[in-house]
Amino acid sequence: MSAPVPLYQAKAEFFRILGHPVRIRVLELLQDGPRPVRDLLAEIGIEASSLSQQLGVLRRYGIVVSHREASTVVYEIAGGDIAELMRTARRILTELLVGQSELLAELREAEAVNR
Amino acid sequence: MSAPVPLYQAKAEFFRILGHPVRIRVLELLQDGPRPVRDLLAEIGIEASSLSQQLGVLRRYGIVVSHREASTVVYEIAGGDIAELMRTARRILTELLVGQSELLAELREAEAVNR
DNA sequence: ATCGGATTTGCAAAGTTCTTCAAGTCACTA
DNA sequence: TAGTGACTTGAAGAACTTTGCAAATCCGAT
Repeated sequence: MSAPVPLYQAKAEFFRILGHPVRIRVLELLQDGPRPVRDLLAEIGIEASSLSQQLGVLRRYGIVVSHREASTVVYEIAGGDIAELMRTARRILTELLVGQSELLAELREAEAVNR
Repeated sequence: MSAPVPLYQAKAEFFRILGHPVRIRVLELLQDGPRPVRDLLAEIGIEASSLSQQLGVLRRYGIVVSHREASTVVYEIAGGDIAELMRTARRILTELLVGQSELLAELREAEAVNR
């Protein structure tokens, strides 16, 4: 058996993979079900090869899977666990960031007053 | 007002910050309450300056806050929202990774059979 | 004042990740 | 079977991050 990867390292890796704007957008688009690359490309609006590179990253880490359907390739989130994780992460993060931006707004006001 | 950072970008950034083994460990240690740097250092076992750099990253992004207490510096997770987020992320991620390692184990067996 | 422990900062070297361009594959159709 | 559209892959350079050393800072004790 290979040395077990420490859990904290696996977690860090997972977060790191999520930590890229294109990858996050892809995952959010796949949230609602499988989508052909063509769609993702249209929504995200970057070079095909860049998107493909990022899809490759998600694929290699087992976060999404793809299959060919005639001449197009369709991606979807791999396994139910991951979909669940993504939903929760999304919810929490959205709350968090809304909270933070309120905080930031307050800070900005405070600053303005002190100027 | 400055241009609003798109939400997906803020999310990506947040995940990216979490995506480092030392930073994850720090956050998990702070889960149970404030801790002096000395403690973190002892638990994590890396160079003081490396730890300090990573604490700096967490600090700059407002994920932790620190204050001096006599000659030691104490860190803690900033704000209730972040603590909650961390707990949930932790729970989900742990489940996910356990699931994944089971999956990996199955894949390894399947491979062994096909050799 | 000076020292010593605790922590942070500045900085260069090493390592990693991103982006792009060019070339490659695959499946469909003419 | 040559051509085309839809993707993927390889590779190189740019951009970014991490690491560790040395110097700086801060505080309490001498």
